[in-house]
Parts: sequence; structure tokens; C-alpha cells
Amino acid sequence: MARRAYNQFCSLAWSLDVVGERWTLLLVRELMSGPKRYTDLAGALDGIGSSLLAARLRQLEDDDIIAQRHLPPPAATTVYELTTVGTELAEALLPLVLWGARHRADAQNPGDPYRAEWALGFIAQLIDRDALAETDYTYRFRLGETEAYLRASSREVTVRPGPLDRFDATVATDPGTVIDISAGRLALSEAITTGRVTVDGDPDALTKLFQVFPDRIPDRVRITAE
Amino acid sequence: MARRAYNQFCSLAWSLDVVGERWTLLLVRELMSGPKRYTDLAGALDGIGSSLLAARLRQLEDDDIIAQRHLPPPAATTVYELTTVGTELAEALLPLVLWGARHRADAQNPGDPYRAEWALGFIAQLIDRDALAETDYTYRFRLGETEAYLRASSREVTVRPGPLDRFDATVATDPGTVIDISAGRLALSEAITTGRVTVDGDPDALTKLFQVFPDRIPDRVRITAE
DNA sequence: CCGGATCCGTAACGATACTG
DNA sequence: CAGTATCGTTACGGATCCGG
Repeated sequence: MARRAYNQFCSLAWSLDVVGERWTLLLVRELMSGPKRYTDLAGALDGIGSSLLAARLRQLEDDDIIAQRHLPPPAATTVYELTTVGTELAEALLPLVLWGARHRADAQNPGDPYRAEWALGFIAQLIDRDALAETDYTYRFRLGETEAYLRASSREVTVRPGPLDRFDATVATDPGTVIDISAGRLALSEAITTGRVTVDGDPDALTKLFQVFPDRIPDRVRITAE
Repeated sequence: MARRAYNQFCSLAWSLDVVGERWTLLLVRELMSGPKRYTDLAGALDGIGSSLLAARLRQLEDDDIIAQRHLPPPAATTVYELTTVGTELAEALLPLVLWGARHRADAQNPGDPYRAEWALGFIAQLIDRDALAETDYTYRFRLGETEAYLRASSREVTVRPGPLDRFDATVATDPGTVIDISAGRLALSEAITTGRVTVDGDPDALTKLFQVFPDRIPDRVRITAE
């Protein structure tokens, strides 16, 4: 049976034919913090039916957005990870994420599940990669009850849920402050001086972090040449 | 009855709670080329049920993304238009649109409906507004069988389906070439020298257009400071 | 325990008819 | 023109079951 499609000559419609159904983009978000197992995904996406998760994974694989990988023994499990096309898709979501932070923060309900890697996967995209040359630091982000790890090197910026045993510095804050900063309502420097964000660890690593991260997130995203 | 929501503390989930359902983002796309009547929307969104269209319009109005406006006599009709928040949402879609052009162009089927304003609404966002100072030109874009109009002034860039009686220049091409350029596979200058894009009209207006429009669309969209 | 598949009740959607 | 009403179909949610 064919999937429901819009059948319009419009690249937005083409995108939505692939990622417009329920759970699909949250699945992509989940894989932004590294390869995940089926059960990990089912655990993070509370409310998704098991059969629907399996169906979405198959669709995304057919559409070359994710790929299955079989780990060798002793792990001997299968994980899902983003392809190159899938990673580009994830990057294309950043403005939509910032729009949500700016205009939809009132949607939050006490008790909603939260994971540090959800925010960190997008925050990592704000890092100026050109300013990273010759460095390689790993940061632990403590965001409320959960934490995730960001590794920034000249070759790549990666996020992992952790826990990791080695890291150079720790940044701690609460989920609400992350939203305020993402929404451009709060400058990072201001958040630090008021104590809403606290840092600890290697001073060089922290100095570098504030060099490569914008102090205030702009309201608009613009196309710039490479 | 409450709308289905993800109930997660994540700004992507918040965005998708509002715009993640079927037809919603195409409705936003439709309103990017100016206010539209109920019947216009129903005509452009082939396949949407009338009751569902009404429901989506009500939701988007509740969420402050669109607003209803009642035109005075003799028009005496009601139109829907984007709010400021809705316009920001539309701008946040650009990277997703370009991703679709880059990776999903094989989704096209012969006979799919096409409207020039679908592409033009997003293309208009690529214009460098800072380079527009003191100008005010209207361009007619003939894209295949359909056409739409782009007005670029220092104060604003707007798209209308037309027809308009006054315009300064005409740009003509086919929908496939628009996709190739959007995907970054083809430079605008190259498209013109090979005749895939033809131009006609006021030379000053055309010169200005190529000044404010990037010759080649970059692969990535990056956050830059205002 | 992991990675699903199967089944069934409910909610969302599509098509068309109808109304002020 | 701007919707509402109705009804059949598809998609989704939750639970259970099953082979490795």
C-alpha cells in the first residue's frame, strides 16, 4: 500500500511526504545524539506504539535518512544511525527548533520528560566550526536532572548522552534557562553573571567554548555562503 | 477534546505540536503569497477535506499563526493571513525546503499541480535585504505554465500570485530549473548563459535582482548575527 | 531482555453532500 | 462563498505475544 503523499510539485511538500508524519522528526532528533537501539528509541518516544516505531524506522531507512548497523559480538545488537542525508535534515530543523523556543515555550507542562541531549543536539549546531581549529575538548552539560556530553574538535562536533568518564569541563544550568538562551531572550554572558549558568573545569576549555558559541542567539537565520 | 500532543520538554516537540499535523505547513506556505480566501485555500490544497481545512484554520488562528480579516464592501469577504509569528515560522521553513530540493526531487510525478508562488515565496527569502536600499522593483516570474510576482523594496519583499498590471521585468524558466538552482546544483549565472533562465525588461531592475540574489545557493544554512 | 509482529479499539483524515 | 454534517477509510495507541 502506497504511503499517503501530497502529490504537488513543491519541495516543501516533498520534504513533508517523508518527514511529515507523526513521530518521524522526533525520531531524527533522537538519532542526533548518536546511534540508538530499538528499545532506546521506544523508551525516549513515550506513547509511540511498537508497531508504529518499527514502521517509521523502515520508512526512514527506505528514504535513506537512517541506516541500520549490526554491532559485532559481544555487543551483538543492531543500532540505527543517521545517514549523511539524515544529518543534513537534522541541521535543517534548527530554525524550526529556535522558532519553537521563541514562540511555543508556554506548551511546557510540569512532569514532561526531558533529556539533556534533546537540547544539546541542536545547541551543538550553533558552534562556529571555523573557530575550532586545533582544539579537541569534551564538555559535560548538566541540564536539570539529566546530562549529555558535547565533544568539539576541529574535525567534528558530536553529542552523546553519556555517561562518559573523561571530560574537560562541566556546564550546569536548568532546562528553562536553555530555552531562554535559545529564544534569544537571554545572553549567555548574562546567564553566567547572574548564576543561572555555572561552569567548572579546565579554564582553557571553557574559554574556548565561549569563543565558539554565540553570546546571544539571533532572531533570524540567514543563508550565508560557505 | 484536547489535541494530540507529544508532551515533551523539547522545543522541536512544541513546534510539531502546532505544525506537525497533515496540511498545516502547506497552509502556511499558501499564505506566504498574501492573504487568501477559504475557497482559494481549498483549491490550492487538492485533496484536503473541507471540514479538515476549517479545523486547521481554527487551530492556526488559536495558535496565533494566522489571523482572519474581514474585507469591507464591496469585496465583503473574509481572508486569512499570516501573523508576525506565522511569518517567522514561514522563514524557519526555508532550510527544510532547500533540503527537499536537494534530496527529494525524485518525488515529482508528471501531472502534479504546480504554482509559481510556491517556489517564489521561499526564493524571496534568499534576497539580501541589506542590499535593497532605495530600490523598489516588481518582477514577474513565469515558471512553466504559471506566474507570480515579486516586489522587492527597501522596506519589504512580498510575493503575490498576480496577475499584476505593472511590473519592471520578467524572469522566465521552468520548475525543474528552479529546483536545480535551489538545490545548489546550478548557478543562476550559468542558468542564464545556457538559456535555461531568460530575462526581459528594465535593465536596471534586472541588474539589481542579480545583485541581491545569491548566484549559487550554499549547501548549508548557518546562524549569523544580525 | 531485545527486536520486533499481531490484533483491536479509537482518533484522524478524505470525500461528498448540504446550508445560511 | 464560507463553511458544517455525515460517513467510510486510514493512521495511530496500547497491549499482548513470540522467536532469538
